[in-house]
Amino acid sequence: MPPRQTDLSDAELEVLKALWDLGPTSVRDVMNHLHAQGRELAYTTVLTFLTRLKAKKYVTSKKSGQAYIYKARVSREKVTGTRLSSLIEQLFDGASAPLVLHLVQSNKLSPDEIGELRRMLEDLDAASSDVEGDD
Amino acid sequence: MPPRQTDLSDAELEVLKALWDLGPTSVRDVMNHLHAQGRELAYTTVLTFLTRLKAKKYVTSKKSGQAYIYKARVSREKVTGTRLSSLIEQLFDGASAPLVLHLVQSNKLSPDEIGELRRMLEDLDAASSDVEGDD
DNA sequence: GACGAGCTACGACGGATGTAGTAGGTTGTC
DNA sequence: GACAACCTACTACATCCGTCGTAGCTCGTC
Repeated sequence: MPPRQTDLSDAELEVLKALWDLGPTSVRDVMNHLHAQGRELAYTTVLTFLTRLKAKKYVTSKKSGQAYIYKARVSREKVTGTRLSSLIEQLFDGASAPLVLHLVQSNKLSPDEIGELRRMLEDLDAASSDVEGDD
Repeated sequence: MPPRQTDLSDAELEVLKALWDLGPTSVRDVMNHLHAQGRELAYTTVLTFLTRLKAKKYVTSKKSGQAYIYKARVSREKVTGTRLSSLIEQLFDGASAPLVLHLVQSNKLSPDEIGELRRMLEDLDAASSDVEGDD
């Protein structure tokens, strides 16, 4: 089977992120936003990505005066989740836990973050009132 | 700047994973392993990937009889870490915590995994004997 | 109503990727 | 010593990706 062409490429994701940051906006604004982040892309390059994103159904556009206003059609969370799942699939054959373990063990989390994580887990535990007795 | 060409592509990663699973081995064995996983690639395709992996310094090879034996030069952990970091950079601008939160909140972790995670965190806490009193 | 500033559409181009075929060398076997 | 089996090297090729350039339309301004 031919390679997938509905996936977001890295550059496309960058542009989509700009759209998430800015909300519905024009090519020029997206470009400026990117420039502000040190990403120097030509106007037409940004246009190309936006066009491809539209073709891939990640954004919609509607004409407003002379120019088009582009709007993200997918949420940051959705895309994040999808990408994450792909990576987990690819790296850990679908199991999330090893990833978290990896993160925790590689000291990528600060003490504060660890604290927050623990609190979150406690909440989860409380919410589901789950018992574990396999000690 | 031109796109990076030292990066692992998805297909290359698959082959590398086979090498991690099998240890140093031949093209044919890698192919068979892939086939066993339902990944039907032609012998020469596998060869191509192995060759590219060699060019990118991810594997080494040495002749053994008529054929070459390929061996991973990079550890699974290393590659995993790198890929993960890229994703975190890309999705969360470098912060790991949101990723974990995302994982936990999106119910991608089973109760068992949550339990394990909590245990791990307790161990961490015990190890550093950290205190938190900002309740 | 001609000019310039913007904007979009479309084509382009080199490099990466996924996938494989073919040519040609090596070698065990009859 | 010819043949089949197997191996590698090289080439190929369509598509994707990152990046733009150019052409042509539109609209405000003098």
